Amino acid sequence: MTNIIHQHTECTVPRMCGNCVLQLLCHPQPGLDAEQLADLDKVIQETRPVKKGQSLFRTGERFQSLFAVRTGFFKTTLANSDGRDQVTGFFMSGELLGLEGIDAGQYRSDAVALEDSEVCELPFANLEGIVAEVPSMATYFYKLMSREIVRDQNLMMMLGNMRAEERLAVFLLNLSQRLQLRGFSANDFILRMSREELGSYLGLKLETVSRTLSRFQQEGWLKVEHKHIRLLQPESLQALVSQPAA
Amino acid sequence: MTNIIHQHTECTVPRMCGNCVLQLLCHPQPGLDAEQLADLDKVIQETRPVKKGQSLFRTGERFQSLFAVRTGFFKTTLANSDGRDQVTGFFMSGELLGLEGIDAGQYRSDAVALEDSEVCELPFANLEGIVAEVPSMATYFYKLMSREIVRDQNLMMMLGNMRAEERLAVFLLNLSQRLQLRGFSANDFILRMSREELGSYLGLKLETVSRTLSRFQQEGWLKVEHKHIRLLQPESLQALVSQPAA
DNA sequence: CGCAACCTTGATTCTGATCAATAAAGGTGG
DNA sequence: CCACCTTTATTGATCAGAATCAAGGTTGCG
Repeated sequence: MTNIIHQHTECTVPRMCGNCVLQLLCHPQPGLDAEQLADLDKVIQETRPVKKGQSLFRTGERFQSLFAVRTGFFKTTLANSDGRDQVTGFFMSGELLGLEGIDAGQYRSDAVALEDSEVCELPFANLEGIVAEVPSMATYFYKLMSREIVRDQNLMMMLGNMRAEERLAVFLLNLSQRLQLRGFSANDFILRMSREELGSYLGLKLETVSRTLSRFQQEGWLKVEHKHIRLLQPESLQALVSQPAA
Repeated sequence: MTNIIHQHTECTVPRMCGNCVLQLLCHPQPGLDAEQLADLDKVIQETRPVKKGQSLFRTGERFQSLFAVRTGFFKTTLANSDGRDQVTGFFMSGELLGLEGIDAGQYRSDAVALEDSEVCELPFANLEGIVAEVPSMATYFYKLMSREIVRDQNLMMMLGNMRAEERLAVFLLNLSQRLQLRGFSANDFILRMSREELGSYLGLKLETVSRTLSRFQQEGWLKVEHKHIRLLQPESLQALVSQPAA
């Protein structure tokens, strides 16, 4: 990956940045004066590669930066006192990692790459500088954080109220939509996580995930070939979700 | 409640503000100059009473303000597409409501008072003004929002991994601690919510909540008299939580 | 090629949900 | 203040969904 692609002075926005939540920082909109632009230019550091299986940060490490996924796929996991841990999210291109670290000044979860990936690093200290120069940026970040809160609360709803089939359907449809937004096929994709990781995220055991996928396949709603999923009747999955406890 | 109590120029901080997350706004610390103080003074609007059962905001209403609970007790509930809804949080004095509304400009949950309450209103537009004057305030708010993310993720862990007994134990210990921080008894308190609301929050049915409380009582760990709870052996509850799936 | 990790499927168990009945509490209006 | 009614809580019996235990198969990596 050459530097050219990430130079902020380029007029065009690189393709993988099209969905990035930090786009406004990396590729500022017209309307800012030269001085402000110069400040923005300093916000994002060099991009950084993360190999599959490596962690971007770990619980307890000092919080210094937020990270936007540039390419690849990550999971975050939260460990509790007795050693159990849970996947709290899957993150793909353009999504932001590390927000939980701001409060305590330490990351509160582990972020692990599920395939070879690249991230853009946003040192948090730079953000404070930017906000002093361009106060509207503060609101931009409040919105990003608010969106993460909404995401988490929807997940709580899923974990608290839904049955295994519904959880999996919600997950597949959500993943499908996010892939589509990034220009990938909505109905034909590769799961980047294991059944166990997926189960952990959904509050299910891996056997239940496997069985439920098989059941969906039997219904003819999708085709499972290991990690390769093809949605044949996404509307049937949608119906499952919308129905009041079928 | 007279205005005197809330005047920002008072040297002493009112008692119920002692734990408030907005304390820094209402009762600024030394080190700010006169102009900055004047700005802060405009941030918090008049306090506002909310009667038991009334809602502070509802899903879909235009987001304009954050609210800090001044006195009383609130729940927030999230409704999903098929009509089921879930309690996403309980909020007591000093805690902040409405953060999920920032992103979309609409509240995404309902906030309902579970007893006669008072809130301090923080119009979000004022916050943007403050940040322009005192940039360090932006970080202060990032931390508040980050704390909410951490809270939600811990809840996800509970909903995804814990058994009914553990969930209830975690809840009781957490409530106990928050009450103690506010100067109330840690081991003798009144539940403000019904068994159903508590169950919804914990991802359980009301019968399960009732049964589990009865079981705790049989063990001698606590005493239940309707909504009046006395913790007799909080350490036993703690042990239940810390143990790897007893 | 061989081993380890991952996935599928079956049998059984267990936790919590559901259905049901009763009791107790709290609010309302006379 | 009391009687009534509605809401809320407790407890029991049964059921269902997912966990657990177990075995066998597949993949892919070293």
